Amino acid sequence: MASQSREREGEGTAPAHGDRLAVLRRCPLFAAWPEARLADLARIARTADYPRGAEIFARDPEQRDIFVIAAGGVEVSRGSAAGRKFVLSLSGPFEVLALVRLLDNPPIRFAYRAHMDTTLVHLPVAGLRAILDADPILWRDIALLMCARQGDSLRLLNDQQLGSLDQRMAWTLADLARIHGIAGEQGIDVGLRLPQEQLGAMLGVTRQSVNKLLRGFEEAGLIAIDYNRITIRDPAALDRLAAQRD
Amino acid sequence: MASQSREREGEGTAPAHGDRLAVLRRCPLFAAWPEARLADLARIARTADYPRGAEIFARDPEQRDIFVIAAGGVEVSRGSAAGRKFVLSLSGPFEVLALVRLLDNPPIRFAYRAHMDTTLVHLPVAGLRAILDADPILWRDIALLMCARQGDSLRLLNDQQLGSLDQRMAWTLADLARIHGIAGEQGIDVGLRLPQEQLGAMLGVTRQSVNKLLRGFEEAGLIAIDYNRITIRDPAALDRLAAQRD
DNA sequence: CGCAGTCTGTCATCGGGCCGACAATCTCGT
DNA sequence: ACGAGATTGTCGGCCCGATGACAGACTGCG
Repeated sequence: MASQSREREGEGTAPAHGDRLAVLRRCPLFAAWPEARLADLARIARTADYPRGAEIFARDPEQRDIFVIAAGGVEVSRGSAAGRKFVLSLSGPFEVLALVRLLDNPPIRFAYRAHMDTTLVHLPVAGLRAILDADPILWRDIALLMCARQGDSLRLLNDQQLGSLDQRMAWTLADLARIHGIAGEQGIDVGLRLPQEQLGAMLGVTRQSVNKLLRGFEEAGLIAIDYNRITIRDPAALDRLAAQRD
Repeated sequence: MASQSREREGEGTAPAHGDRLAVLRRCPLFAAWPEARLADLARIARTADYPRGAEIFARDPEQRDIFVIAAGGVEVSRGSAAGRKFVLSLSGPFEVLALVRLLDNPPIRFAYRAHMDTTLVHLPVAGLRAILDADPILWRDIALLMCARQGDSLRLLNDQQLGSLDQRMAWTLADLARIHGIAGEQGIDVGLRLPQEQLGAMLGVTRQSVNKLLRGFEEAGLIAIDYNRITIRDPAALDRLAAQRD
């Protein structure tokens, strides 16, 4: 059961118009947009803080917002009646999420949870669509981004079907490191509290299998494990393993 | 190995400008576009025929075309080095495929094969982009379509992870029937030559498993099997089984 | 009409990953 | 600093689906 953590939504510490603008500017999606449009976005945007573990749309799952991660991280997942969980991704700062909510009725609804203390910039769909329709060439950027996302999903699907477990693990770790990682002395630190259970939910296997697999990686010198934390010791070898896709 | 069937690309039987226009008009994606834009599309479009089994981009995998199925069916798949194959979908008439090729470098490249004798309308990406940029509100339709496609992929991914094999089978059959099915006296005929091997490649299991599963469905009265052909006897029950998703 | 090639039906065996269980270890709030 | 709760490490038994093999059925081409 999701702990009903108290979430403090509304104005953050000092989320002035300018702060929101700064966040939007750092999103790849909006980076090339004209200044005036960014200002429009910032005008309709609302900032909200979520403590670790909070559901993003807890108040109203129907809420038609897309959002940008200003700081923190968001877990995109879906639960099953049988109590199992599928984690689609762990997204990091400046990623734009929930874009499928541009649709009136998305085919499937994922849950968004703050994976650590997180600040989001919400963009109500209605307002966003108005801005896009007023300067419709901007729709192009949305379209191309969705193409890229679709490509990512298809690759994931392909890996699930054809890849071995080691490969998927290697790929997943490399991916997480790319998003959240911090390069350090000993290698790249996957900058997350990453319970093996959660890794399992990303790979579609149980905690126990993840444990054995991870232990194998450690013995092979690919990674170092410090309780919750994983450091990638040999990124090249990991990539080589992951790239044996196809 | 795919039989190197001789493919007759170029002008089809009588693919006049008007024919191409008629096909485009029946695509949900283009249905609402203004007449003049459809004419523009028809002008850059090229029709090509492919015999059953032919690779669509055999001559040049880099070819930057998206295409519409005018008649027939296309298998979207990806092979693995180990000789296994993952079939993403079996698409039917008036579906627009390969939209990810709008990107300069798509993250993953699937293979497209004519699953039966097929006629396609090709739209070169360069020309399409020119048309879209000239009337950029059309990009909106592309963006929303990609959102929908993304939703479909995510649902598939979710089912792969959380669904039982029966559920995925039921879902897949219902889906195929929706695209290719012909309602008949005895139920809905899934209008395809559907080797169990291919079904397996969609579900990520072997031929043998598919066989047992299908046989179980038949005993339960859900479907009837006539060698290659499957007829859905009890669509409601099948949907009920498939809907136990989540 | 007959034959080559494809597809189905079925079995025995094998193995990877699941399940349930339990002790040890780590974290965090108070 | 301490205790509750979360996370890890590990084991044995079990089951589903993979594998390999083979006979029989069907189709389509010549």
